[in-house]
Amino acid sequence: MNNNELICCEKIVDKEKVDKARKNLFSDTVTARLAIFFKIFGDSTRLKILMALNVSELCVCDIMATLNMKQSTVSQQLKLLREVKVVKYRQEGKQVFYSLDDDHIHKILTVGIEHIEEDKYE
Amino acid sequence: MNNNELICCEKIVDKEKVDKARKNLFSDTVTARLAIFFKIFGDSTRLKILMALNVSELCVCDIMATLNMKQSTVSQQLKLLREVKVVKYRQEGKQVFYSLDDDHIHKILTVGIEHIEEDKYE
DNA sequence: ATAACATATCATCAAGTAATGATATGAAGT
DNA sequence: ACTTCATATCATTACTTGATGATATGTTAT
Repeated sequence: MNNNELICCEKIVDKEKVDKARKNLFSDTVTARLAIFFKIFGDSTRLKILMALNVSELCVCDIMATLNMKQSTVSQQLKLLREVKVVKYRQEGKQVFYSLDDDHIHKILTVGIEHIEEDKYE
Repeated sequence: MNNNELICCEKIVDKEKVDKARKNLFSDTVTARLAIFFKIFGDSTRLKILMALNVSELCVCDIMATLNMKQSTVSQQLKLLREVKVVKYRQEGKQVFYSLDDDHIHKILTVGIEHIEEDKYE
């Protein structure tokens, strides 16, 4: 698990660059957490839920209605979204209202859109 | 595939919110492309490659050395990174040098880091 | 032409994950 | 207490994907 140790495989072309690149890596733990975080945005269903919540807080039932999805599907994905703290929720009687947890989510979506819009012409 | 048509399942709690949320959704096509784009960041191996390239352009061999990974693994992931235009490359003799395609990647990584650093205390 | 090398692609397999129906939990009304 | 309703969780299944060894492509040097 020590990724600062240089156990190399083949010939290195530019040792200096390799050393610098190695120093710039995050630890395996941080990298793994980042991957888990980003993975959340890598699914259409979850993206749609986030886009819906980007407008306003919604209860599970209204998320289902907005996206025309089954209850268990929505709940499953909300669970994942909760786990990485991308959404928060509050209970009000029988209903549970979900909303985006912070504005990083908005930022991330924006950067993603910018990126894919650049090759609109294709 | 028409996600603007309201085919609903159960009772809607707040019709106005649901309508607004529906209008804010992207098309299925855009959503799918976004998901494909973000999925790229949802894997530790690819994240490490991107972190390495964040420092400087590297040839495949030096990426292998930096991350201590097999050649086919690196090449496979580079292929995916190319497909979503997150990296670009240039050939120089036998070597192929990869680099980040634009600064959205840097921005995205930064936002991700900010997000996970917020709950460092856990 | 051929040998050596860097990289890409392919095929396989194991592991992960999304959708879904069924079931469980827990709140509000009767 | 019982019913209804909203949401959560569980188990199953089908699909996706990452790692890997083997092979192919293409470049340079001999």
